[in-house]
Amino acid sequence: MISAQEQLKELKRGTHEILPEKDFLAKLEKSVKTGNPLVVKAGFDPTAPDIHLGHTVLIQKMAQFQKLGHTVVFLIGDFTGLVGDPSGKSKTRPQLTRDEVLKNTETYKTQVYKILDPQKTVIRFNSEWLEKMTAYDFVRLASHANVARMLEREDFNRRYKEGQSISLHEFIYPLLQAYDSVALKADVELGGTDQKFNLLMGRQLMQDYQLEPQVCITMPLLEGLDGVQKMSKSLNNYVGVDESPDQIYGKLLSLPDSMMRKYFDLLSSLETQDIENVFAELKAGKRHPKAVKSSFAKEIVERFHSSSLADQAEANFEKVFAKKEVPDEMPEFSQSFGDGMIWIPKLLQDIQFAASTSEGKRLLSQGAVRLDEAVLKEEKVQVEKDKLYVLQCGKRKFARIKFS
RNA sequence: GGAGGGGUUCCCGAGCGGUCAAAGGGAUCAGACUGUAAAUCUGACGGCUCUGCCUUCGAAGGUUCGAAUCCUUACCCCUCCA
Repeated sequence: MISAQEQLKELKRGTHEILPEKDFLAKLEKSVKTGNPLVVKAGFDPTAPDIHLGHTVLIQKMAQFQKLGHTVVFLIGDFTGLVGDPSGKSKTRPQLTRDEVLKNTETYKTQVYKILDPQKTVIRFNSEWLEKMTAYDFVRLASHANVARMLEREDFNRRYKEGQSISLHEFIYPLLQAYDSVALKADVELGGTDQKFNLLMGRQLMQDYQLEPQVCITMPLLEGLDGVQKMSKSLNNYVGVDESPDQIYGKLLSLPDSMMRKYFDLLSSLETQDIENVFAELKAGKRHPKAVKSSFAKEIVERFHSSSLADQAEANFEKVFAKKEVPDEMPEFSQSFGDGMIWIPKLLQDIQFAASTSEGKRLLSQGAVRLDEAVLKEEKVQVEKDKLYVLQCGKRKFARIKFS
């Protein structure tokens, strides 16, 4: 087993805060000395499991712990999911039904095993212990928290001052999450920066329960492909783990150079030293930024698909964008032949390359549309029956079209 | 309770009776350049088989030949005073 100092260096990479760092080092030292792994807990709220790379930052950190031999507990907040985490929300969250929670849980499991080692991952549900609590247990638990402290929390505070409602169950949420740490005797809890309050609550509650308090590690939010706003589906700057190899590869290659280091730190499985070497070489001009980005993109594609598909994605990319050739695979459409005169704007709209025929006309006039590699300028085109055409719109939209 | 300011196309924001599908910026899209990076330049940016027509300027009514612009009614936001 590697030394506590080395582990700390590795685990510290990309973190936002370690609270408190010296306790963390002490725990690592103890673990090295006794040979007992640390219990590392991360809770997941089974709300909407549309997982993108931003969500995997945390999971990646868990994988790091796992690699170092620690025990990772993937805690599914099935019970707390019924309650709804108030963190960062200005409105009361809707509560999920039991069925929704279970369904989302399954989605989670299939996704995270692409990153975590299933053999070494402990999956737990907090309903295991929370559901067994009696009213008596619960009131006792509640006596460990007080309203003034809850109101110190910024989001509650703001809502309170603004006279917006705060439901009692939202007050209870952090307490339940904290109790999870007690139940698991967690050594470390991981969470996003917005989880800081909840994590610290766990620390405090563990002390009340005569346990060695957990160390809280927060991970920063990952900015999306625009490099500015946080990654989210609604801003359309995300890379979904379910996306095709070509999409993942292409999207990651369009990442601004300035974001490369952060993406490496938060998402790469390489060791810290290796990452530092890569960037040192980059700085010295020994490596081309595109090559570095490409190797990163391949690593991610490999993680969610396979290494052969990663190579293929790279090859496709080079073919289409560097050599400006047509890709091997593209969606196929068949259209009605009619009298053989095709009105292109309508065609573009039909296959969703343009939102409207007006937009289609604009694209046409800007020279964005190609049919069999020749730029189209005319709105109406004569086509042959049953022949396969390649229609290109802009740099990245391709389709094979047959008129019959 | 009192005094003001405001709701404009994805976002910010100008327009304050005709020349307004509505300045400018951002975002976006397309073209050039390139490493589908950044920066830069150019163009487009409501819909419609389109020299025209239709729908849009928070909502509903009204005045007018003509309204995003004027009037009325509620509605919603913000700032200041109590």
